[in-house]
Amino acid sequence: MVKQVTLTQAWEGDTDCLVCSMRSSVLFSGLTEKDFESMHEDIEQLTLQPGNVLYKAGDLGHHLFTVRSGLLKLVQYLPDGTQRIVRLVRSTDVLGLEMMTGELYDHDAVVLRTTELCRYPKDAVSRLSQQNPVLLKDLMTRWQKTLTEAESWITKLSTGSAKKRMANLLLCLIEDEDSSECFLLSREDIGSILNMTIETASRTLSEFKRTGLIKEIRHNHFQLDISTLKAVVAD
Amino acid sequence: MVKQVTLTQAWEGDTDCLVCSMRSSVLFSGLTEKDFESMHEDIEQLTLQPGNVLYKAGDLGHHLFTVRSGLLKLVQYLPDGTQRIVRLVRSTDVLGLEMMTGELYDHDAVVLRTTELCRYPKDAVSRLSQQNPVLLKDLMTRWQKTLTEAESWITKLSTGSAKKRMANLLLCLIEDEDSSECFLLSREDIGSILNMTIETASRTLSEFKRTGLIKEIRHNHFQLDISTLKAVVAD
DNA sequence: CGATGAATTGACATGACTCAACAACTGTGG
DNA sequence: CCACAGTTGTTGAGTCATGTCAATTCATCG
Repeated sequence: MVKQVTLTQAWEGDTDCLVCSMRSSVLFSGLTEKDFESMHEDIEQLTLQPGNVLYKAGDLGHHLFTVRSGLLKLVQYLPDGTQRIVRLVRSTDVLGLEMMTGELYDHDAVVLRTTELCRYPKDAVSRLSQQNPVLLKDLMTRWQKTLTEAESWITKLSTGSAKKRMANLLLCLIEDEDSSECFLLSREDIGSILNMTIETASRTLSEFKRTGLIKEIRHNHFQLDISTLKAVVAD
Repeated sequence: MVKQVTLTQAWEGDTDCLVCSMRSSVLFSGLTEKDFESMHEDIEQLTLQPGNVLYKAGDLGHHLFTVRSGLLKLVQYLPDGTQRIVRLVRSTDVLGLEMMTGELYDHDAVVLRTTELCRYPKDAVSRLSQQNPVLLKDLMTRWQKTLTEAESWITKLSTGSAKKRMANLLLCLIEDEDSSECFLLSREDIGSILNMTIETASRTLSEFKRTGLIKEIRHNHFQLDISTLKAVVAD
């Protein structure tokens, strides 16, 4: 069960967007210096801790966010009360894009690992996007990317046997392209991503450990045998 | 197995967009009459038959489409060769939106029922969207809607027992808001939507028939007991 | 330490898959 | 119109994967 912490109003203004190391990879790479001047006083940043809830499904919202570092889950609830994680949001991802076309957030956004966020008023983004075609294109690309990933979530994490889904998840969780290491989530979150019980998640991981597909370097930190995992997926 | 029919170049020009009965519900409701004049000679329409393939994943494309009537499936392939249907596209839906930000189609688009389409050159849409903020907003809304539906596909059609997923699919397939009737797809397509074998699909439907959840009016045409189906989902 | 919650493991039940037989429907040619 | 073949859908029996419930170990933190 996730603790729900009410957010203290701890957003900090005075961000220095022009020197942000993420500018090139984040949504606003197309902004001119002038654009930034007009906007950057509206931008605030914040650090959140695991368990914190950024917003809840149905909340009225006026901001979208970019993730500078960390990890969040987006959760939706089923008619029978169970929860399903429909997206993971990581460094350079955008969050709350639904604010550009609506008023209410679609998910619970819950922090899984210490997370640094930037927050943008939707009106400012909306205004700028109508002036700046590059930002506009970025927004569209962002939407399309999110959609493609949602479909990949369907094919990779919701299709096939428990073993295949788990192998796909492990491959998705690799932080660093070059490396082959990843941190795992709680068994409960894994279950809620892969549509399986925590026992099946645990058993599947144990089997992967036994057969050498993964090696536990530190607690919940694994080294993956990538090529063999890919073989499991393609089998 | 789906027959793959090469499309004859049968697109018809000379569409009459201004009087199109779908204008208000389709993507281009925000266009002025002047916009339409500049564009409507680029718009073509076509009718396709079940089994026809509109485009394939990886195809280079220059058009997006709106569906006037009918039904298509969007299919993706898994590393192990199995196929999964990730979206159904129906009347008033837009198809090939990925052309606005890329060059290649993301899916196989296969016709399930006789389908009438309109086809728009992506360059024309791109140009118009930069001049007309209403169209722009429509495009964004469309993306967001597609994304929301993809996530609903995850929660409703990829989560829970075979029975629940099937009940959700039936509720999704109702054509007409007021009515409680729906046409079913082939067992193979159902399996490829719900991640189950055709045998399980068939058995689940048989059980629904036996217990009165659905009644077969005509071949593959069913009357649904909506409230009981919803109870199955929420159980 | 001891207390708490998370993860693992075992035994068992059950849901879903596999393989196989058969039935229903479709289209073709005689 | 019928006979036939090919396809699609249904049903049954047995197996395997996953869920359920319970007991135990492990990790974390006061």
